[in-house]
Amino acid sequence: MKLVSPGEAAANSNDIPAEAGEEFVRIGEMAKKYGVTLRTLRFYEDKGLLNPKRDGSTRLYTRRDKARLKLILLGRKVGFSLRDVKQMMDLYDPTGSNTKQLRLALDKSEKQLARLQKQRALIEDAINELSNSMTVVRHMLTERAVPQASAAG
Amino acid sequence: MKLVSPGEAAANSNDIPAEAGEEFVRIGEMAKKYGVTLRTLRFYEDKGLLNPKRDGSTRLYTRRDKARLKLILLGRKVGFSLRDVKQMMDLYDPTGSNTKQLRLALDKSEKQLARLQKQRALIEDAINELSNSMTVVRHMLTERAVPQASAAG
DNA sequence: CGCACCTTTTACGTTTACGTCAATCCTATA
DNA sequence: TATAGGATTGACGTAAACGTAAAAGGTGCG
Repeated sequence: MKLVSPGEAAANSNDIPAEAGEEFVRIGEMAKKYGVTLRTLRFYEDKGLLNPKRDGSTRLYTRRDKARLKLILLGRKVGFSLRDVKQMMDLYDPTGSNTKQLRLALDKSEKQLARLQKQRALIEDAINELSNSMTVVRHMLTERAVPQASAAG
Repeated sequence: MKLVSPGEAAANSNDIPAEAGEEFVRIGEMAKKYGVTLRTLRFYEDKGLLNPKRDGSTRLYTRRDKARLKLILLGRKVGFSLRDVKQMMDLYDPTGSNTKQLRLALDKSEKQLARLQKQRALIEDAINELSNSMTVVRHMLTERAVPQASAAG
């Protein structure tokens, strides 16, 4: 099963990348490098977000994959779904101006920004309501003599 | 199947509750009144959060159920899980001071408040990152001449 | 009487992003 | 060669809160 063997130099994880030519990393190293699990990397691949090369059956990630993973993680961080991320990535064309991609990204971003702001408002609402409730409960706890308050039965 | 028939007065939904004695409402009215679906009410019952009386197989909700539902909805609004809500409600004892219940509620509330604040921070982070990205993308769109930026392949 | 409307129970489906085995395989190292 | 450490695919599990469909029973009204 070993017809091709690129980057044979780096055998185990903690080898010094040292020189250039350290093009490929395996899944374990990739995972550590970006703080994700192996499962996650395979999952992203399954969803068409990553496309590492193979040495037989072993996945080999290049810096292209790293760039993509970075984008995925950024996308996740700002709240995009993986589907959104994929949709945007799929539009990437190395030979063009990527105007369509950028427009789509901007469009989705605007919507996502709106969602985030709405969420923030909801959370602030919740914080306020919860704080109020806590105040009430604290009073109920200190002034022991509240037969019928707003508590349930 | 109709041995008991309390509150016979209000047959269909939009009847005027009018006088007192309108103790029981059926699921449809209850749902409209609180803006939830029938499914939700049954689901809450299934989870032990509600316990309407029955006329045969028909659910009859009293103001006790309404009070509980209000609490459930408040709990959900501030981000508690139904399990949390149930746990707190289960501690209610109409004959006691409910100190334990109140303490538990306060304890959970503090933790939830912390979670909410953390969430808010995350969201604000996301908003900032997203805003930055949008600025970048906008620049890329206006200055048509960016061969290799941080886009993926 | 028949239709429209409400209600019931049962139970599988949905969504998202992985977690957690399980069974195998390959490889470097002592 | 035995053993430990990675890696592979496959597939079910999880969490939350219902949605939705199916099949059927009860009820008032015209």
